Amino acid sequence: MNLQQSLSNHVKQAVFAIHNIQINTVEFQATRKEFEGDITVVIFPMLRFIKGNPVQIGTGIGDYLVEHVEDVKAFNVVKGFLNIEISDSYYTNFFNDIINNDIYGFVSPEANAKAIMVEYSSPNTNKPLHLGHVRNNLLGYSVAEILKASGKKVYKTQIINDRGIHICKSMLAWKKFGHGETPESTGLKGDKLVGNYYVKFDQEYKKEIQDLISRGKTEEDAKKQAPILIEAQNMLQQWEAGDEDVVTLWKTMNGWVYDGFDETYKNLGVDFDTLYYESNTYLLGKEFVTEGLKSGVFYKEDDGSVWCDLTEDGLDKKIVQRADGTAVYMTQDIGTAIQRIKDFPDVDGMVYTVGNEQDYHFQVLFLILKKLGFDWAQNLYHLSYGMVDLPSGKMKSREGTVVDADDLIDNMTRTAEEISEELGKLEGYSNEEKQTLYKTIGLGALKYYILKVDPKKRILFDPKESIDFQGNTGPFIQYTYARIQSILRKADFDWSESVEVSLHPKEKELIKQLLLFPEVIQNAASQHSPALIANYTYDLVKLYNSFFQNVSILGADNLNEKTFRVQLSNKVALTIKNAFSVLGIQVPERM
RNA sequence: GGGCUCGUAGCUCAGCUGGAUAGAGCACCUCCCUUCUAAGGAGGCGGUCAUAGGUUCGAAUCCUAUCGGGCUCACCA
Repeated sequence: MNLQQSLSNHVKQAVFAIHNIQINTVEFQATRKEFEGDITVVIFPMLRFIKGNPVQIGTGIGDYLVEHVEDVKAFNVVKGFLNIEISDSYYTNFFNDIINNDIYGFVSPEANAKAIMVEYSSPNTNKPLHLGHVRNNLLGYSVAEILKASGKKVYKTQIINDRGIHICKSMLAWKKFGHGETPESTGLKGDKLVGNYYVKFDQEYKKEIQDLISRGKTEEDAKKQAPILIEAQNMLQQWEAGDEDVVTLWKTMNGWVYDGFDETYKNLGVDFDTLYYESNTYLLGKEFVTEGLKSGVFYKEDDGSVWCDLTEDGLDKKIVQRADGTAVYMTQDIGTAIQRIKDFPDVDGMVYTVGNEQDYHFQVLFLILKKLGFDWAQNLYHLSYGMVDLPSGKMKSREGTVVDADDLIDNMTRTAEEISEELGKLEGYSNEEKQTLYKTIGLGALKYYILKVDPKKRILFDPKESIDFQGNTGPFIQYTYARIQSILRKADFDWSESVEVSLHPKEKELIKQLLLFPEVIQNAASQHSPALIANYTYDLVKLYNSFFQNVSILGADNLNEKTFRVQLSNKVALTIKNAFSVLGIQVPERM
């Protein structure tokens, strides 16, 4: 039982003993630092049950607590706030309890626990990953790791949009203009090569439109009649009909793209347990459309298209299958969801990491799945995130204002190198060690910058500011970790034994912060928010730095103090490491 | 127009289920490196929490309206 629960019971007992009244909840908060004390009981809510002056009530409860609870050392009452002072021994005992628990704050999953599937990334196979995908990947990966740390079993997955007209466009352009180029022959990453042909298609398409317009067509007609577009549409039909040549080319070019993506994922440090392809799941979706028609969840229009009427739920009508019988986006997502549960029977919930422009889509999808009667449909969560803006404005792929993921990673690494070189702290390092470190720092900066912001908010990504190594940044936290490692290397005495000390105020603050870690993990998991962990870690680091600067660690007055301070430093470092591991950020031993 | 969402310091962001005098970092100004990594620390400046009402002992937080930004209302994915 933690301190707050125990105090809560005692406060209830106190109220009962003094006023003969039962209360069921007690409100606590951390005492603000301008007041004496550690934990504050708010008296105001009790006034509904107890008539009287809040100060008197608070004083009564305080007296009772001091007398009956060992850990309560003293108290004071300010207005309606009862500030309780907790004895040092409570904190030192707590600290000694967790000192050998390297994963303090993490919960291991139970053997037969239900699993959650976390979907993220989900790219199209016609162009390389960009900054928007980076936010998606970092969020999805981190939320998956946070859920694991909170005691859930997790499967990471993505849905690959390998089907449709977009990939045919790249294929066609490659066929017409590619002269048989391959990633090997050009030295380009596969996704980049294919992406180039997607751009090439668009250029040719625009040319043809202009051409048609100059020959007297309206713009609307020209867009529909451009020969290259018609050719692409034919190709899509051939693909759906299983034409051997088209399917072979499709497989080859998708293969290039997957190789390219894998490289980016590896650099970004994200991974997947299982993959899904739209080309495999849309048929299952169609089966369930038929199913839903039978059960009356869907209905058929005169033209043969199938719809779901959600007007009673305050939404619109939504199409789930075209008049010609082909699948739409919604059909595929229905199929994919059902397929996943078939493949992984222990899954009873899913998290979809997809941008907020699809909020409505997921609202509808979840509702339809509920209507189809799946019980796991109660546990679906759309991890919706805001767009990534640049100082120059919105990212637009057609205008070339996107930030490419690989370029971004390279840039961050190089900037980390420049700054480190300038500071010149890395003497005696091999080149290889330096390169690894630059990447750790550069990626740490990028990841932290993106993850510290509440997912649902838009981010203004300023490349200059993101690589700032001061203040609330990844490198600042990494630096603190590295500095602690340096202390541990120099502490060449036995600091594994627990010791008795009286706490320095800075030490007490640090222990209080450490005490919060398990709660932060749980909150982050239930709110699907890495930002909570990022900001917690920053607070911890700030407290430590203040401690570091104001309290001598290795030069402490006696061995007990020295030992305790080294232990505390070690625990702070471990907590930083654990917190960063769920954010997917690495931590350097030296920097 | 309907729906959803965001609006907190000059800038980038915290502020958990309503609680005490709204917090950090950047930028600007003062100090602190013969002492464990100065990528640091101590302090100062900076706010009508978009606006107006309401709910209550108490509101940045909840409700309503208004203003402003974004997204969405496709037989695209």
